[in-house]
Amino acid sequence: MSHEDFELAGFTPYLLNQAAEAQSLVFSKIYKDRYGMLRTEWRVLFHLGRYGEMTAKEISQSAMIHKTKISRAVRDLEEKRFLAREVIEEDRRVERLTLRPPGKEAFDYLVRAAAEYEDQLAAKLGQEEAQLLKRLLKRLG
Amino acid sequence: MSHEDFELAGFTPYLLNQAAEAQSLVFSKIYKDRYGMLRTEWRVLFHLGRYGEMTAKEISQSAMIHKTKISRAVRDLEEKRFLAREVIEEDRRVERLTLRPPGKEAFDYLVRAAAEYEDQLAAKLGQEEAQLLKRLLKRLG
DNA sequence: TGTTGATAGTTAACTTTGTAACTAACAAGT
DNA sequence: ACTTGTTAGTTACAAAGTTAACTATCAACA
Repeated sequence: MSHEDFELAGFTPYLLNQAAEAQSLVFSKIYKDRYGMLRTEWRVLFHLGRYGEMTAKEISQSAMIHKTKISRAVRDLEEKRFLAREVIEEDRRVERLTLRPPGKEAFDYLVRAAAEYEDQLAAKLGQEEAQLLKRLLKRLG
Repeated sequence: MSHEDFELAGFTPYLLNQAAEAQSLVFSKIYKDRYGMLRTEWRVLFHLGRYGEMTAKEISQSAMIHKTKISRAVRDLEEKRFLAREVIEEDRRVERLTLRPPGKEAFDYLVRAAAEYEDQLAAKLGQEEAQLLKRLLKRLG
């Protein structure tokens, strides 16, 4: 391929970034406007809502997010009264994190919004293509 | 869809982000390690290499990048001696940006690397699927 | 018990990004 | 010439993200 033919619009990493940014904007607006949350906070909230009590490290491993980001997200979610921390007796370095009622409510709302979002996307792309896209993306992650 | 069924791994914005991050890492490593460039710098360099001389505003519009990011990328590329700025006489607010030889070399190298990268991706996903992925991503950007 | 090494989580220093205000130059109408 | 409004690009400050170093706790073993 010669230089004259190479287009950013045909370069997959570029397209991935553009698509990810555009789509992320749509959904992040929801948790940002409604709860003042950042992306890492949403992911931590999601893990606790979906899987029940977890430690910071477990979330960190499951979500592949660095522990410092988790640490700050947990701090911010605690300030919002969305979660409670409790030191584990067996190992006092570790904290058991659980959602409090306001956190559960936010989780419920956001999961509903996420499902709606996903439905709209499937409607826009078509059921088949939406599934195919996800399969392809999983192979790249 | 009930809350118990909702998985991050099936949520398109999440998959897009993971894929974009993973792929971006592969290619950004190249221009970062070799030239100490950031993503915006690469995109500015690309535009100048691909389309010849442009103003900051033209790049900003074409790449959909905010003018402050462009401004900083241009400054950093100039420090690397990759580009030259020249005030336009007809309108002295505007600068004509052009690549200097080291910038051209970097562009050549990076376009080659990008094309290689794209080839490897196509080989990995299969020609058909790689094309399909790009078409789908364009509909989301 | 005491030392050594590992681990969970936090804090601190630095880099990058985002937003808003600013400067300099132009354009149009008075 | 003289305001008023607009535009190209920069600068300044705040918000986020990254990396490294730190604290407290635990485990293992001499």
